[in-house]
Amino acid sequence: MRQNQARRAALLDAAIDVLAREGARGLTFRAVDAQAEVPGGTASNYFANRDDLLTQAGARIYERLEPDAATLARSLEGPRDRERVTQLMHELVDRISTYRTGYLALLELRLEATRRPGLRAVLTPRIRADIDANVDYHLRSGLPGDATAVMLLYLAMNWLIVEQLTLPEVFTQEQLRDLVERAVERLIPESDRSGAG
Amino acid sequence: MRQNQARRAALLDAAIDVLAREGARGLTFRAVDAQAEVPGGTASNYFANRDDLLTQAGARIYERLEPDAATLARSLEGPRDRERVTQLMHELVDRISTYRTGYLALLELRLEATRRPGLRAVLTPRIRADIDANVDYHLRSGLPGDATAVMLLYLAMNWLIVEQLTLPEVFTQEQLRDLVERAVERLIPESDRSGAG
DNA sequence: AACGTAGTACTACAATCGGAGTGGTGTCAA
DNA sequence: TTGACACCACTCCGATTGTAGTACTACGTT
Repeated sequence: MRQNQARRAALLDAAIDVLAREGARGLTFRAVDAQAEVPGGTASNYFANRDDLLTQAGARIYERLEPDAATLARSLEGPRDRERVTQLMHELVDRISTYRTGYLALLELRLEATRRPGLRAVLTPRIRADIDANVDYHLRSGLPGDATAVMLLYLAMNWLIVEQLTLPEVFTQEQLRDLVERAVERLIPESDRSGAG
Repeated sequence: MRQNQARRAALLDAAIDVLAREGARGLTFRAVDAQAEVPGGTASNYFANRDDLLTQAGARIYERLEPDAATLARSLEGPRDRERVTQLMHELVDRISTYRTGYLALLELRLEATRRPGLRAVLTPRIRADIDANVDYHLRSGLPGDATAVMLLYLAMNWLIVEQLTLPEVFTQEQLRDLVERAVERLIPESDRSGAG
């Protein structure tokens, strides 16, 4: 078992790309080798088996999605009104095209988690922490909308993303933007005069 | 190419089960044969190739999900108030456990559609028609809530279902019910005194 | 400066496995 | 008798895995 951490990370990044492109079942050692452009057999030397690879990839995805938290920090800079929420939601949805492989890989992993308890055990706390962080962040930032509103926005935006990722022709770009705006319109109060600090 | 339609349908049903259990990539002729409990090689005789099988399975899923439309017809029987909407949403979410394989197979197909234009072409109009039917149905039934509200409910409920199907431990049953109720609470007006008729 | 060692990159190989497709035979019904 | 189909068995093929063996690099020692 090789110990080169940089190479291991590169292999995991390659694995995430493979996941998005080929699906969970297409994630083979060889495919990872090819994607990472390393000699065949390398992935075999770094991961004990497929389960090991899947699980580590599941953990790795979040390491790469967390930098969005830095972007999220920027969200504090603007005003704290409903329009700002709309803008943030637009940015979230737009981010799909940038991180497309990440989102798709995560979906693949979710489905694979159906069959792999070990993977499920890794993903469940991560997702829950992500949700909690989102809600906490929103509330503490002073943006309008309570925890319930944030949760419902989270649900709606997530499916919107799935729809866009998997069957982009179901909604036009206009419908997409419209749905985002109406979601905020309906779920977030016009301004937060009561709880703002 | 065999013509026995009953057997073909049985093979497609088996294919849907395989999809849910093994994922899109695990859908092989042999696996379908095994699931359908027919001799090996049978599926080969009924479908030209994997693409053919996938596409037909994608179409077949909707044949089996449509009977829900019959169930949906029953939804007209109750009162036309917000509480009724809540009840219908609960029923929708509860239906997951009954049709689990169907929902999972559909998710797998969505991801596979990412890679197969032919499958995408089959799924896109189906999904769109399904959404439109839902909205139309809701509006014509006289239940409270406009098209936007129905759409947003649709988005939120769909992701709730994904969450429950793939990582059931993220939300407890109570949280799940709570989210359904709050979604209706926030998105559907308390009663529809204006547009009913 | 020469040497030894450890860890790793790389190559190549051998074995395995799963799956696809097809030809042949028996059966049933028209 | 003929045609379609169920069933069975067999062969060919490609992909994948795991590993053995070799070369390289860095580092520490003398």
